[in-house]
Amino acid sequence: MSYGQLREAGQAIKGEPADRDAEAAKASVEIGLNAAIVAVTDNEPVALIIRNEADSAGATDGLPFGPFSPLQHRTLESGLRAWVHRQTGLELGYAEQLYTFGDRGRHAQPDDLAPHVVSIGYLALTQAKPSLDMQNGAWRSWYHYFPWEDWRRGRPEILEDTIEPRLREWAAQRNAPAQPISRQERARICFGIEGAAWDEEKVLERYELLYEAGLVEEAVRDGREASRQWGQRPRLGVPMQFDHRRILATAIGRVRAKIKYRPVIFELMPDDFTLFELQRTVEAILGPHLHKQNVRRLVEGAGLVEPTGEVKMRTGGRPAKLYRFRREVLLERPAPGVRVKPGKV
Amino acid sequence: MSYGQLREAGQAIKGEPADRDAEAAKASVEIGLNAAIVAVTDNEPVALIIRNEADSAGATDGLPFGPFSPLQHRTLESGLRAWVHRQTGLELGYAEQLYTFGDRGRHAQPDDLAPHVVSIGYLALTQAKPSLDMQNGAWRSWYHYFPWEDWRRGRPEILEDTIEPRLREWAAQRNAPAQPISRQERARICFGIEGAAWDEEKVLERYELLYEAGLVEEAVRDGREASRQWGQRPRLGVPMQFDHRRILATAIGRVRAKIKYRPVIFELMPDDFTLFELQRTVEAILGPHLHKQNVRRLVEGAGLVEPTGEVKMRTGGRPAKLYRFRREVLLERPAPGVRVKPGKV
DNA sequence: CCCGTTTATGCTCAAACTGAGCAATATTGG
DNA sequence: CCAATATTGCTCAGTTTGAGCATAAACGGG
Repeated sequence: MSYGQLREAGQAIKGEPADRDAEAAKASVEIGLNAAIVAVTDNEPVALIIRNEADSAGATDGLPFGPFSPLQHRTLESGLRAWVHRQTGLELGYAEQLYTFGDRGRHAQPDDLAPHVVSIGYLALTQAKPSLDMQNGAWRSWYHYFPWEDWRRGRPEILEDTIEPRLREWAAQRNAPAQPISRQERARICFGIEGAAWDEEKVLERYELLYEAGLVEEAVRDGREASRQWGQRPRLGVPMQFDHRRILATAIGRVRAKIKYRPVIFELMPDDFTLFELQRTVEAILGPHLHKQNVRRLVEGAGLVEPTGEVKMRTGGRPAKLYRFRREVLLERPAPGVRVKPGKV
Repeated sequence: MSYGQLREAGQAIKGEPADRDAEAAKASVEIGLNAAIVAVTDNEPVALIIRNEADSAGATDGLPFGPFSPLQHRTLESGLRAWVHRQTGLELGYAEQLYTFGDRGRHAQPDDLAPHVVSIGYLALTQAKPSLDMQNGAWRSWYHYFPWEDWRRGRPEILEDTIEPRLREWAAQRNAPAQPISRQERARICFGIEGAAWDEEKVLERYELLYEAGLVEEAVRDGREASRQWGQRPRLGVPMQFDHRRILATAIGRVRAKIKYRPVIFELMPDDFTLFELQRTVEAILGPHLHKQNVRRLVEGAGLVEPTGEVKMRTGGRPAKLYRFRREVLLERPAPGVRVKPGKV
């Protein structure tokens, strides 16, 4: 029994003619594969960005992407790897699927006859090889696109200066009482206002709230109603083409969550590293500073690393032992990760 | 700038003709929306199953599903809800996206000209309303499809009796040394053989290993090479149509992981419940028995529930206080969940 | 060559959390 | 009224966590 037959069978249940839906199902759907490729260079978390100069409104940043062609690519992931390689010259290592976005009107389309695009977002982790020939690709700090996510030097000022007052206005506007949870409450939870805790993993929730409030350029571009009510054009963070900033937000949230329970942080590290370098990498991703001695205890205690026997001189102080990732942990523990929590310097 | 234009621009980078790929991209792709709808009745975790009698090889079980029609459905999720409602009469409450499966050859297709189907799997949680008019849908225990996942009465015998010996044979076969990790090691980690810990969340990994080893019927049906080497046709668990068992496996793994850090367990509970009923529901999902007094301490201590003031009589012993879910926790804590760990009875 | 500075590394300790068991309480069914 | 059965409250040792103090090993300037 084929898929098509079964589809019609499913419709026949309700006794409706199968034709209408069969027709609708044939409406053209394209699948876009998008890669958020993340690395850390000089304690800066970066993503691989494609600059599209040809845009009429000036250059637009975007992620490497391309359509999925089932005839060419055996799997979604192999299709993604092919596109990334073609556009950036990069051979991906670790990659995982993030989310599939399919909302209509999410990114502007000239007309409804254009093929509807469903975007499958992927997260890839790699070491930033700065010497790489990347055509029009470049590594760019992800805090460029999400300045409010950068807590490495304490609470970012943009929150108090811009985001909080704007969100207060938005919450005060027409607070639809039908909503299960008020605009104000949502803003409080997402952005840690009024004593609520800042959850570094809620990157997507924060971006989507700003989108909904019309405070990011993509909302204006997509013609959201909310955004028309603002006199001044908002520009929180650098915008990206299509729904790429949304995908990048998903990627950041996922990395931040995942390093806590899977040893993916080592995908971002060179083979040999000092424990402090490891800590700085984690801090670059998560934001807050960690307690150095406890990081050491946790990482060593969990058997995640082993000393290489070498030391790194010229650290500015006592030489630091070099370590390498113990791949065997994957065979020993069900969910090893860098279970670190923020603490005093 | 439209998607199509940009696609061609991307290809132009390498100076290749855009036509070939543009053609390939037009190869028909259909998006299937699949719902793993989970509930717990009488301490049995169940999924909503559609029986397809019309199949030539006898009845086949499947999940509710249908194609995504962008012209009819504003979002993927609304499309899913529409299909589920049509096929089962059920109005979904909580739903979240699981994963998008797109492998070619994953489910049998008559020929390569048939549209390639990309399946987007969703997880939905609900209370099982047994009185529901569900046409040809029915609630069925998920352990029916995954007997090796049922640890409620200790380690299931099927592991020792069938799975372990079969996997040993498979591992011994031709152990491609090129693999980054040996078949034996993979089997050990996935199935907790030789003292390795059983990780209840690795449901998908286990199913995929059995598929790869040709030990589930879907592997035979899809014409996997590995499975042809077995004289006897394996039948571990009840098979499902297409890649639905894979989606259900993903769903089970996700629920098991998620109840530990998000209060989704309450989607499965009635409004009022006793703490022991809550515990039994968690146990039904996770498998192992929990320490009753500690569950109480954790759940109450985390502020997840509040007493209604009522009690439930006829428990077989002392009456039990009734509780309700405190929705406010969502506003208070970043990641509340039932952080329970297995323990002695 | 010595000494202050800087970073790495080792160790301690109180507070909080966990796993597990004991005990008392409140119904139900004889 | 008693035995059986659950619920509920409490204790306690072992472990984990957050945080600080102390020592070790390099570097650079005088």
